[in-house]
Amino acid sequence: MSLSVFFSRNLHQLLNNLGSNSTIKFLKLQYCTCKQVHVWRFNLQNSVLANEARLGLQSLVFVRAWSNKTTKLKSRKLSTNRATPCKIEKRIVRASTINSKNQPAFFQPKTVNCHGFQQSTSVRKAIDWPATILVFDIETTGFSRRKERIIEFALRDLIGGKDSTFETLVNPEIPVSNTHAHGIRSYMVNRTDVPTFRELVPILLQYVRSRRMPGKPVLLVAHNAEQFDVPFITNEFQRCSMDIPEDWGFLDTLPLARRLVMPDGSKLPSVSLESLREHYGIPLAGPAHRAMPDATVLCNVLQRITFDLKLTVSQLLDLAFRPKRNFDVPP
DNA sequence: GGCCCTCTTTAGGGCCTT
Repeated sequence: MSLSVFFSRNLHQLLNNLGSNSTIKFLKLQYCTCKQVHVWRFNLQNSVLANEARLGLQSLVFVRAWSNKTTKLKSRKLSTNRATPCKIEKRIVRASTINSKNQPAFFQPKTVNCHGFQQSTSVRKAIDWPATILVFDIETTGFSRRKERIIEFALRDLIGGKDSTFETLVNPEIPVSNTHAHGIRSYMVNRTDVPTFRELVPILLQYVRSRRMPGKPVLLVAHNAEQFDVPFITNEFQRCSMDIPEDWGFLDTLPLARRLVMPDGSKLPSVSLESLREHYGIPLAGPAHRAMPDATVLCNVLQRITFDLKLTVSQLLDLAFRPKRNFDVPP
């Protein structure tokens, strides 16, 4: 395989593709000092979300801000015209765009797309990968996949471009006892206006469909995915009596990281995401142990690992696994 | 919970995820 062919089939060209601008602007805001999640409440009294009692007559947009600059937050009141359930669902989560090279969306003026996730192919036309690669991360109430629940979910399309990120808090319906790990407090998620995973599922499925290249599978990548993230997601889907789509495959970067060797031939002393970030000199993308910053770091780590191991996208697909069904999922 | 490593395999400790 020639060098040019090899590079056309792997991930090393990605950094040049993270630059297009979002055009759909609904909620525009700038950065503030606090590290908490800010919530905008939109009055949708005329909505017709008949069977979504939890959402009731209102919906939320969750926006995270981590800058040190003091700025004002602005929101524009939603139209009170009748809205379809579909449109309301899209206001719950945030889809945003990477605005400049190596610049996470967190540090950019925010835009929230509430008009639906449109299929974006302009960037993809330049990259003929055999799969859509989505890097993701979750935050949970603890380590036990059986007892604990997801409280935050973030996705980042490796190709970048319009609406290439997706993130939301999730109502776990149980107390959050590990705030020390991620900074997410119980009152931030255990509220009727934060979507449960059941409410999130249709939105998530729609978002992934919007990023999927026709006829090609979706590869979802996470660090320690096989033992942690994927079992959590599988259990949440099972609680909803739903199956993970057949065209979703998962890739775990942890065993890949264990293959890496130092210049002296020794293996890396640690293969945690933080250690890999430091190993490759990747800058922090926000507070560690929050879903989107960790997903952003993993995007960079994945590219470095595939370069070091000389792995093509096709080879990554060969390493993908399907989630195992858990027959002992508590309600 | 499962994988990896070693002072191992008739085992146990550390890592990795929050």
